[in-house]
Amino acid sequence: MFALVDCNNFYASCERVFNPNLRNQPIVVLSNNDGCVIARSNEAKALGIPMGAPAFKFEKIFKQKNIQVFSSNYALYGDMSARIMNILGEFTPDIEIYSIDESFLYFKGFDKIGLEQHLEQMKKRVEKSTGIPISIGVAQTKTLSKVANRIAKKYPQHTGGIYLIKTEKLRRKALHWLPIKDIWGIGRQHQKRLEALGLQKADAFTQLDDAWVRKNMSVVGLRLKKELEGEQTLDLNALTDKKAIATTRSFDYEYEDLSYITERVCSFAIVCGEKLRRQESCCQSIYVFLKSNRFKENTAYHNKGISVQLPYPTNSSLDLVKFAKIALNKIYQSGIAYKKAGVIVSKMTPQNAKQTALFTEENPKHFPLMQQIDALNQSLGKHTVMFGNQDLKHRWKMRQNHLSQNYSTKLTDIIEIKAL
DNA sequence: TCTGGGGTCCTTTAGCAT
DNA sequence: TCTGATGCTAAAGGACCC
Repeated sequence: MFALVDCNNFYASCERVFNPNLRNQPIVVLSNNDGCVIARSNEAKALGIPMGAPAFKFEKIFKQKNIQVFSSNYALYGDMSARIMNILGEFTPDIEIYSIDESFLYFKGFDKIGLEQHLEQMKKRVEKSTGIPISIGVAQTKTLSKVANRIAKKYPQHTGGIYLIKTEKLRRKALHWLPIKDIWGIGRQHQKRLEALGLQKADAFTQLDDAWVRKNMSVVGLRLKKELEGEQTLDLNALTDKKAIATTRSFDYEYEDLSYITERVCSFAIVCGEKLRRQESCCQSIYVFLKSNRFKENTAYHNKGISVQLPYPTNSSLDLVKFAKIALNKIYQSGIAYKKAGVIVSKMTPQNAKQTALFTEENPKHFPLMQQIDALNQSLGKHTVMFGNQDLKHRWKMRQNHLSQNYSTKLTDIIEIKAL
């Protein structure tokens, strides 16, 4: 049986763990740059704050309804996530960490009663050790476990946060209940298509003709259908290295200035290098893009990107900067107000199995240099060693007006408990 | 003023070689 | 040498996820 474990309102719950005053309070957490709402507590959902709401349009409502607002604090969320995943790993060796707040687990050899008790213990353990509430859905396939999880979360009083689709009858009941748009793998485009055919619930989707689904929704759609029917087509995915690594950001304002944009793009390339070295990969392709503000009416939307093939696989930040600059200069146009830029590296090879081309210009000194820089930055703090292309004064800024402390990863931010 | 960031997989298409 | 059929690969774009 597959179990899907999902943390409830994860980011909002993390903020709450270290700040008990927030219990039962409406909370929202904002994206980078304090752009839009990416997490909401149940109370905030009840007040009608939609997912993805642009923060600037909701500021009044936040104040009026006394909603607590937080900038995203990824150091905190990442650390809490690691703790939770570690605990889950104690309950089964077969675990796929699917996202920062979700894991698929596989349980074999349990009878159904035994499994339910096991899961109850697991839920208690996580909640006691971390303070983060979770929901668990269990079924024959990953897709059905997603459905079960939804039921667990939607009816907590009834399910206690754990729901098993353990019989054929329950499977049918669940699919009859689940709206098409809430099926895992059905996004906006497919939703439109299916609803245009008059379908409303998941069971109607499973009654479609296989050939139609294959033709209109590709093999992905067909696999989905099988999974909902109880036939397993998806496996637990082993932990793998990333096949692409991206570092992209929106700017606080719009910029035309090439020197500013160059600095940002170089910094993104450097961060891509750090991420590559962390997973011990080299890349052989780098893609740089620039975008203008896509929400601005009356102005043409610019969105240009170009990929550059590297002459040899590398994870040296110096190399990446060099090629990122070449790419940037090919796409940059003066007179355009840019709002966002990014660097994406791909075509990975393992660092240790690197095949050196005959006529490379690769500098053998880069590797030990990068190792030293990474070590210094790790032990002494992120910005200890920076590169000449970077803005050493850190003049660029991200809006983060509501940042909480790094309660669990920074000694100076640890919470104090005061006697009254 | 102010609308995120980081991924995966699949299909289509263009270019190239046979 | 030209042409069409076939097959491969890479890039681009579209769908999805959190």
